[in-house]
Amino acid sequence: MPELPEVETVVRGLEPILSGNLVNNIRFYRRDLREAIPINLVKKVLLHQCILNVFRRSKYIIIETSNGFCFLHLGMSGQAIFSESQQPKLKHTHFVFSIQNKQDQQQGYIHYVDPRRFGRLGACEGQGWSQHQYFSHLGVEPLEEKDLGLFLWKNGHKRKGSIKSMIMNHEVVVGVGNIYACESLFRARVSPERRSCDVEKKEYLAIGKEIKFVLKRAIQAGGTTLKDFKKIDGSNGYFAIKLSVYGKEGEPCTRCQGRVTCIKQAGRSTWFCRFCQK
DNA sequence: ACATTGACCTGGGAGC
DNA sequence: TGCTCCCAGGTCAATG
Repeated sequence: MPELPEVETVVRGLEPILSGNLVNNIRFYRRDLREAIPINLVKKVLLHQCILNVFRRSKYIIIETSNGFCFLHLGMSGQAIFSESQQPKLKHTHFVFSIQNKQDQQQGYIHYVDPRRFGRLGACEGQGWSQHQYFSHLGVEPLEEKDLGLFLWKNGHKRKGSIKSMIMNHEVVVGVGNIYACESLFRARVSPERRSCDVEKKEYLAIGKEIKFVLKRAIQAGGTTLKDFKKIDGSNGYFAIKLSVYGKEGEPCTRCQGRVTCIKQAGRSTWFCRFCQK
């Protein structure tokens, strides 16, 4: 399930395959993912255009051409897989981009596979990609915010909702999903049940620091490998990421004598240690 | 204005 | 073995 580090890993895999090259065909096997794909617009932006850049904003992969921008979100189960064959090999392959290498004219293919179809594919013409509805309401990039903790404190000290739902709120800060929210709160020793307005400034500073730490470490490791995540070449992310609390209900805390608890918050599971997260 | 909940979707695991 | 039920989670509309 891709969070920011996983998407960053996919972007870094796609960039050398796409940049400077040409999309000379797109084959769609489904017209809808989470919502209807604007097929004509995607074709208009991508087809027969040189790809200028591939980058990430939030959990979106953004492909830039001279006509505009194409946006791909992997949802929960999406994978972008490079293949030398156009023919879909996996069930739930929804579209295939044909890529022509400008240097040697070789063909390659990017297969988009997404069993749960929570992904999205969109596009816009022209330069104003950040005005697109996918992006206009998004908060800051955690790794680009110089003092993330201070920023979170400024945003959070009046909020009455839980600190966990605040750091997962992408209108505040993007890219922090359930795994990294649980892990960064554990490292910062702050209980996910605390109201944002009750969290002290110094704790916000710790939370900001730990969000950056877990995201950076996960990117270095190629994304956490969980159920569905595969890198662009189909390999798993490395197993270098040791999760401390996520999915560890009943297991001993790695830091104290407590055991990891699982609760429900806003319909989602939250794992934490009641003894050392205050 | 802010906070919470439910719908979307499928595969996989648990329980019977 | 085979069936049903439930859960995972990012996003956003609907509701409180």
